[in-house]
Amino acid sequence: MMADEPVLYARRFWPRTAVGEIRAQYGDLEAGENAEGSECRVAGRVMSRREHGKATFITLRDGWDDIQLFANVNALGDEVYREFTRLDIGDIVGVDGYVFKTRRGELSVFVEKWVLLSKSVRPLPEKWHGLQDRETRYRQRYADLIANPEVAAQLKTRCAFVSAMRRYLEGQGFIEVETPILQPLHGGAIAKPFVTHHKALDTDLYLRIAPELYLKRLLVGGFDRVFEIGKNFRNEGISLVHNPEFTMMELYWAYVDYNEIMELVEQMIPALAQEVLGTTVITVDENEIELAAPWPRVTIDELLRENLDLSLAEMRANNGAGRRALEERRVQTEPEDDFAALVDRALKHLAWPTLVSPTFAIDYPLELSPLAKRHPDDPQLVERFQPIIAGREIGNAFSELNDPADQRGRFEEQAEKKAQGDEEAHVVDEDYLRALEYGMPPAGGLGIGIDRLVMLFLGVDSIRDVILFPQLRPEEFFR
RNA sequence: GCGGGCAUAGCUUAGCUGGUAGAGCAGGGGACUCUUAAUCCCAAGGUCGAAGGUUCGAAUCCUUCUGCCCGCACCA
Repeated sequence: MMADEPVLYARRFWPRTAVGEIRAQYGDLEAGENAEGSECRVAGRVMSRREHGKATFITLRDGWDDIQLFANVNALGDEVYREFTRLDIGDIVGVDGYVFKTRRGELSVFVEKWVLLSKSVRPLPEKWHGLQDRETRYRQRYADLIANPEVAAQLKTRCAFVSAMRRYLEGQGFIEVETPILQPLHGGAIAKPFVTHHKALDTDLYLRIAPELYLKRLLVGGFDRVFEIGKNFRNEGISLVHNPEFTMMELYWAYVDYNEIMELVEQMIPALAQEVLGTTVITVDENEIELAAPWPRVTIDELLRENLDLSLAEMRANNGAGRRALEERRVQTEPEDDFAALVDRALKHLAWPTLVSPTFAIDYPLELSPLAKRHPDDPQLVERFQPIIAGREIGNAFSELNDPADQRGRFEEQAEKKAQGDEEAHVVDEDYLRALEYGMPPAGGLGIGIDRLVMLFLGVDSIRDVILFPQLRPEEFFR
């Protein structure tokens, strides 16, 4: 390299002072005042530049904190000052200087020395309107994060939320584990899986649709409070509320049933809101919603009676009556809908919209829940609940089925459905049954869709706004 | 998967019933030593998403394709 060739990409600039610290330390400086002993080095991205001949202002962004740089020809000399004015918006620079406040009261760093740390050779989106184009925002999230600080703030809140949940659960004695994402059978949920192939084993593997069956194997193995926060993968449509990979928290707690899980949920959710948002009141669709416990419990049977004028037993006994009741309320049904599908439609389209404040919908029909324990009062029901907030399901939980014979029967019913062409039905997992045969302690389990809960907390409509890199069709140059 | 909408410069956009594209910011040159959407002057930047078609003439009308957005279906 030639000796006088400018360095466009430097190696290090350390130690440095975070702009946040400078703001905290010198925020209350008087306008026009220089801070004594405030020699510092700051670094960040040039966001804007205001040049006034022999003096220049630059807005520097260090992470998510902005600070103004002031440079003039007196301090730097003609040559160095001239180079400084040639900085482009987007460049990353390091500065040595001291802190002062301008006559207009803007906290600033007076530039005594500066160095280019990284050259930006591609123009940044416009400063005033930011980056608006949705496609560019999602495809080039890096540019979105620079141009739209409020987007960065939202995504950061998501990170804070996950972190808070992890700490909360650890505080309750739960151990975080990691279970296979590549699974030889896809279980724990009803969904279409992604399939891949392992060359050395010469076998197809599925990306997990849920970690459930592995976590319950851990219950058998003696982990009596476990959780996992991780990605699930479902090969289904993409929408405002669906991304092919999404983040779930699942936990399993031995020696309790769904009652204790409900208590955990109604305590944890407001606690997380308090920590991350600073309040237990969220605003969704212009409704103010108080998250604090207690949350009312209402049975599926009651919900159907209220919204469909049919009991669960009546719907089970008479498919046609359920179908008619739905159609009368302008809920579309499909000819192949069985009892389970009709109940599901009634809940989604009629019952949930009435549940704005947090509510536990409890006691589901057996047919919807092949992994849940039967209800002691009614063998046609299972001890299952879903927490509903603002009409949205934010999780799913039940007393875990630990009777291997019952579980085998339920798997076989699912296998029957599969044989009849239902490609999403559950498969028989012989290893899981073997684990249950060793004896699984009674336990409650819970799954919470992190993305959707964060959407609720932030009051955003699109799942893409809470996922750093949402799935899109690949760009030309990838295909 | 089906239906509707959108696609103009790096970014944000104007362009009406068809007459051959205009601006702001960014970038280039110049002036200016406390500005903060700095200001002022100058110059440059567009195969109007792609391919066909209609027309003397298409950013504009039609067809197909691609991508995104929004509904619906499936699902969390």
